[in-house]
Amino acid sequence: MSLVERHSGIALWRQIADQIRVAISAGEFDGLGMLPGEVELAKRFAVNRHTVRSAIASLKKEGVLRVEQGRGTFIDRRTRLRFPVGRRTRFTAGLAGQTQTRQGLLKAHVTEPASKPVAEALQLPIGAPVHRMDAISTADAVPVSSARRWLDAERFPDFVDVYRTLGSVTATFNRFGIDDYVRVSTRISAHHASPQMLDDLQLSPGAIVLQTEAVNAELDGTRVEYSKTSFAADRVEIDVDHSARQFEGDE
Amino acid sequence: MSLVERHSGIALWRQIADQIRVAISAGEFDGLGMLPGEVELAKRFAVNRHTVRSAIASLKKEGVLRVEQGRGTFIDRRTRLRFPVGRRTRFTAGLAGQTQTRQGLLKAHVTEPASKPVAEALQLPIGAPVHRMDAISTADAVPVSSARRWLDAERFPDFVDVYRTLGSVTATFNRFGIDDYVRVSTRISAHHASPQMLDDLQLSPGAIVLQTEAVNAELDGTRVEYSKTSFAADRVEIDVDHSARQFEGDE
DNA sequence: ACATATTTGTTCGTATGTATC
DNA sequence: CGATACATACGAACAAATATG
Repeated sequence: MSLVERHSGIALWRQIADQIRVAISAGEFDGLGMLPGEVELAKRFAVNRHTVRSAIASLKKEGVLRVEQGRGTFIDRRTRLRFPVGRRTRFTAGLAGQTQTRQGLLKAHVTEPASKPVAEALQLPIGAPVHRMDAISTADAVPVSSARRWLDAERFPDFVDVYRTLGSVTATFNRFGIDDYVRVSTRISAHHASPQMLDDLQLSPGAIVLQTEAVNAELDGTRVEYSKTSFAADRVEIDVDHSARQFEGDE
Repeated sequence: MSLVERHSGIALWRQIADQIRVAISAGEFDGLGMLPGEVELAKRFAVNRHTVRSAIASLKKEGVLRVEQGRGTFIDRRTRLRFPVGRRTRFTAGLAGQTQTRQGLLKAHVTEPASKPVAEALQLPIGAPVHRMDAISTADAVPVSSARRWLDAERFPDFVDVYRTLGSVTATFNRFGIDDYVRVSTRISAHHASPQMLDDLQLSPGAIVLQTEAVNAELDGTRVEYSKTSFAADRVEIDVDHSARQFEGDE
């Protein structure tokens, strides 16, 4: 096992950048707050010093590192946002206290016939009209997630309009007579970001997205929402709450 | 937003391979069971046909695609293993029925003083002796996860020996008088694989790992195990169970 | 059996990017 | 900052296998 692999389709400088990023998030350089010198890094990865410099340059551009001439390379530690997932998860409430500013931007919405997976998740017949809403969520001016959610269009005819005035999914559900709903299932996977995601979340190629696929339902089991959310993996982690009783507050 | 980005440190053929992999797992080619022709793909990604062929070659090597001269490129659909996470998650039981053969390999084990994060998770003083066990789990001859777990060495003095004869964590806990334990917390994140992980899980550079950090405790809240598991993201997805009562069986 | 279109497989040459020394 | 080696990407042409009528 060597530290870097050639002919893998990934330039050495990028492999090294990825590894430095992992090492930082693993807390490897916590004691010093800075990286070892370029020559030492070059020795450690068994590459030329120029290659290390390319890696550092890209991390600098990403905002992970800050280089000071003659002093060294410092870590601009960016802790990950912690996004809780549980039976009573509410998006906004979950991020409360972790960020200064938070913003949701409704990018697009259409009413369309339900595809097979959407119909199954919402327990509707295939082809039934559903609202699809695409939204990007931003914390402290950095995009953190891109969500696509579907709802029964017949049951929630003007959901989008109400949502636009209230700015909250939970509040909008309340308007439609749903005072409580719970998470039925959450499926989590990780992928390389698609070009669309790279654009939406302002990532660079090779970046990772954490994807959650979730179904929310009323207490009697009636499905109300199906959503697919992609998080920028280097900005977010997911915290699963297993406690039997969960009251995390509300949005 | 273009489909592929040049000069990003990631070879075009690899970006395209990543995108084809995502498209397959999104079910984009489900109807036909095969990919469009090389020329069409080349047009779609705005690259030379050779570049598409390189991407296909790497996916072929991964076992994702199967190519037949004169006929086309077919999908060897490999659905992801679904790994359930819940209050009563047991590793082996969760994968039951999804694979033909399953194997756990204890790679290494040491007794060491607890580091700060380990001590906090197990609610022990920093520096207290803990067992650390590294194991790799394989399904149908393909490695799916690499786990590192820590336990209180004073409470479970010869845990490793017992584990080796029983081959099951749950059964070993039973021997130590613990007939039931529950998942207290699970933290999920995604990263580029470290060189160690690339080696353990037989991945190629740029690959993604889904990492879970979990704490198990007895019913009275006493911590018994802290684990950090890395899953090969392209082989596994995580399914969060939110139901209030969970009895998923036992290992 | 045959001709044709389609699809993958191979071989040139050339230009540019990456990495080392 | 060169000089060198090799990987990456493109373009064009041709070969081999398959499908169709």
